[in-house]
Amino acid sequence: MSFEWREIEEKWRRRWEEARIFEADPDPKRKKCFVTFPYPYMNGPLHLGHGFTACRVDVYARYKRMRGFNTLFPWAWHWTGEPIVGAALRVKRGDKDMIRMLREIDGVPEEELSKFTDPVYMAEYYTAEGRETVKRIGFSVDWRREFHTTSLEPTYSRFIEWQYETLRKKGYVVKGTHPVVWCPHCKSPTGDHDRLEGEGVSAEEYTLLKFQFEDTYLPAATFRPETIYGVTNMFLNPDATYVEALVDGEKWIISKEAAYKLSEQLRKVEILREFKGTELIGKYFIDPVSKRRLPILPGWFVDPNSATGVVYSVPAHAPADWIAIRDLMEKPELLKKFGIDPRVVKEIKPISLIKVEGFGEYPAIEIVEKMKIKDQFDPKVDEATSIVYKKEFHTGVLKPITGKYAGRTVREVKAELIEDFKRDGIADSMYDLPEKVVCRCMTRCIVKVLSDQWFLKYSDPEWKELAHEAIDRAKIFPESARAYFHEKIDWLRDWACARRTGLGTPLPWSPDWIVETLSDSTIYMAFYTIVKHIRQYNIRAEQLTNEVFDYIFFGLGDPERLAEKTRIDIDVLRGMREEFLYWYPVDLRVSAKELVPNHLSFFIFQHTALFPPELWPRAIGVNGMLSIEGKKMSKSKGNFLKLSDAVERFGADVTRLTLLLGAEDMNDPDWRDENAKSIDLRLRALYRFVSEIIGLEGESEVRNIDRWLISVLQGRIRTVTDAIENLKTRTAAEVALFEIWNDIRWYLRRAENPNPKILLEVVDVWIRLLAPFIPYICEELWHMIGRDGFVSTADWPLPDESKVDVKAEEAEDMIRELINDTANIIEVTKITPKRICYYVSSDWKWKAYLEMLQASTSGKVDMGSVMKSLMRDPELRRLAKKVSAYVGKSLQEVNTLPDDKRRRRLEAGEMDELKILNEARSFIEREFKAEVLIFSEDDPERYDPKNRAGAAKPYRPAIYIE
RNA sequence: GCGGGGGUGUCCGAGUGGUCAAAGGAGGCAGGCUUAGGACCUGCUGGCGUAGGCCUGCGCGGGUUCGAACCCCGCCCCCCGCACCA
Repeated sequence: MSFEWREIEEKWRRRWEEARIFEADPDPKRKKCFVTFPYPYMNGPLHLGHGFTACRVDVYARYKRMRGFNTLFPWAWHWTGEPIVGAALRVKRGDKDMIRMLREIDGVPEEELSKFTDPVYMAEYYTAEGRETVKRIGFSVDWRREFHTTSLEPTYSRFIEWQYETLRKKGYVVKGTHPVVWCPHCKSPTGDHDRLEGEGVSAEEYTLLKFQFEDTYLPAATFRPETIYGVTNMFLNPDATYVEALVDGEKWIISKEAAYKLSEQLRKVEILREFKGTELIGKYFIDPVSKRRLPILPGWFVDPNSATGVVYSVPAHAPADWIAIRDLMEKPELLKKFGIDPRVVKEIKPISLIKVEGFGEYPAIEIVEKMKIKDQFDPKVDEATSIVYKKEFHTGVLKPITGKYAGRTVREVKAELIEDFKRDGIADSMYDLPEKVVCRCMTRCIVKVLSDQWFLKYSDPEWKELAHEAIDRAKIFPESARAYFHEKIDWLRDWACARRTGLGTPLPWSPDWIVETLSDSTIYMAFYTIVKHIRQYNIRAEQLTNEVFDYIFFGLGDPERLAEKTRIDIDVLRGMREEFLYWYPVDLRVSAKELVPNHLSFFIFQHTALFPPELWPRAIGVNGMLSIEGKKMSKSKGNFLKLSDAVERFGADVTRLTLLLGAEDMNDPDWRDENAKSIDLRLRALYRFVSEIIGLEGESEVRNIDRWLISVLQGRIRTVTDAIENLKTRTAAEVALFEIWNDIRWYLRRAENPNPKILLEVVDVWIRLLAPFIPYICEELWHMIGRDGFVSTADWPLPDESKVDVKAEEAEDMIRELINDTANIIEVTKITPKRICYYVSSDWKWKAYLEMLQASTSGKVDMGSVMKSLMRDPELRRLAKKVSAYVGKSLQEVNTLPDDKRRRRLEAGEMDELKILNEARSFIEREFKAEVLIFSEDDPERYDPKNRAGAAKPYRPAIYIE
């Protein structure tokens, strides 16, 4: 039998659409469930990563729907931002890489390509393709609520305007300044993707220590201001160009480059004169802390491009400084050129200020010697610096010379010390790049401080507190992600929420700015609840005044007056308010872990800013990042798989299940075509298997094995249900498909004549358990077993305690163990068995065993006390010797039995092993192709030539094979 | 560097103190079906062992415990994020 997935999938997709089963409207009589997937950005097609996360949402939605929840799963498209515009621009310019990527990876047809010069067309194209893909893969979406972002969707734009005006009113949006990596040529921030060199490098704040020099300052840049206590001299590059400049009114000596940089950092810089470093070499400056007079020495290693180009020297703790001084000591002729008396350098004594384990007085000197560093141009200098720095920062304790900071670690005092120094006027700061960054246009980048930026005040401690609380109130899947959220909430600084370019919604109070993409996507789930009405009643953006949104989302104002003013029907207005209140809060939002520090945290922050706690998100799922064939997905590396291609090649159910079986929690799933192929075969086999077993004929009598199957099924139902509740979608899918399948296979192997009623019951449950994962084939199977309606809306099975039969399960375990043991013996002895004899335990062993088990529930059992209590039983007393031998052999087993197993065995009580084995006899005979005889160990008539019977233990019959 | 996650058998991957030689899947092997099969079905799948046992084993090295894949300490390695960007 062979069939096409596509046929089945199209059939059921059509029927679902016709029956509108995924359209959800408020129904006060039913509990609701509102799940969301972060709308995907439409600068390209949906890929398998989207598919993975959305599958998890869909499984949850489908499960909740089957549990009777009125379930809403809406979908929308994110158009906000720069990349779509950038991509269109690249097409317009005829960028070959871009066009090749569109053609080969995105699969854009030739006749469409020319239209991609228009960013809006591009977004529309991918949206249309995405919509079809989402439908084909079978996500249970209510399409009446679909929308996209930006001013091209005026009602959404109005929503964002309202959101930002409200945030601003509440003080969460403020104006400020911000340092960015900046290309002076392009006159714009240089993001990672716009760089030729310096990926990942960002602005760092250097502390400037202002050493006095005549009537000016030499602001030396450092990350280690605490080392000022060990300063011995200054280094300037004699060949570099320095300037004397007024910086905010103070006279500074800095490199020429530094002057330019400072002028871009909101400093007022006025250059007074230019000169070479040489000019100052040999002169003296004053250390503002100790007031000592120290020399300025030549240092060719000093880079005028790095910060101020002024470096102070701490030879005890900075390897580079020590080497530079040593170089000068060894080459007095260099000093002579600058007219410096070599004694000046000879007399420099390193000053130790940090005590650090593993080093003596002068860590820098020690490491330079240890690493055998030649001179200041040796590349090993950086490594040495980093080693000393790390060690001193983490474990270094400041010495008495540091005054009030003495006795504490560097790590502890750093921030405080900088603050103190700044207050005392001896320190300042500037931004710079720790490594060279070069723009695509070949220009070297600097740090610019942008002013007039609009920020979301995520740094606000009170707001952070609310966000923490929201996380504490929510369910977080997996639980381990909770700490991650808390960490990231603390770490977040103010977020520049507006940009100059790209698609989006203009800031209402400053329309030359556009609300930035991560900032217009934080509470839009609320928009899903009303966009239905907006469409249905053709409500225009102008009608959606701030008062209207205040009413819908906050319940403020008088709806009658509003209706009059906006000419929105009063019932529609009320309907929107009710619909919002019905669906909110969001019951589950799922995304990949990369979005925790930004989108998901923003989502939390803004909900706490705008809504009361009862409307904060109830649960957040976080999952891993999908890779393809073991490699990170990347368009530029050609390692990219469109979701639509996977569905096209493998079908919706196969794609879904392959993704879902890939991983759960924060583990990263890996898509492999091989896996998809084997899932394809599996699902075809499933179809066949179900159609075969529902046609089986057999006994209607209910035997132990029948009770076993029904009983273990209850456990499977519980496992799958609990797993989905906790978004453990992989576990759920694995148990639902493979474990239940194996249960049925064991049943078929065991039962000579399977009971059709039992099988139908099991299959009925099985299909329902599988439906959230592979809905299409399940609809087909549901139909095949004669059920009406959709499995998608059938009742979710729940475990029936009355069908749990611990005794039947324990009996079956015992038989499996016995078969394993038997097989083991046969393998070892290499005999071909003709006859297998089993001897089951006598009643007194059971009595003793159960009593031991009971005793072990309240702690470890020891020989003495257990024997004492057993001997109170007259029957056991008569067999004292045998009992004590048996107890001795069983004690350890009883004591190490896991609690769960102990409970189950106590609940099962004494097993009628004779009956159980007799019922399984023909099965065992079939398995071993031998005659099977079963006796009680104390049966005087038993056949027992090797006297094995005595070895029988409860759950472990003795075996004799010949 | 900081923060988060992780290293398990041939591979993927579950497992967080005894049920663990370790679920499930893939691959491999054997048998069945078949004209044949890379299709399907069934079973087996660390090593050793002439009686249900023993040995080795869960990144590396120590430790705690009657008992450790699981707890503690130290080390090595991999993945993700680190801000104006989706």
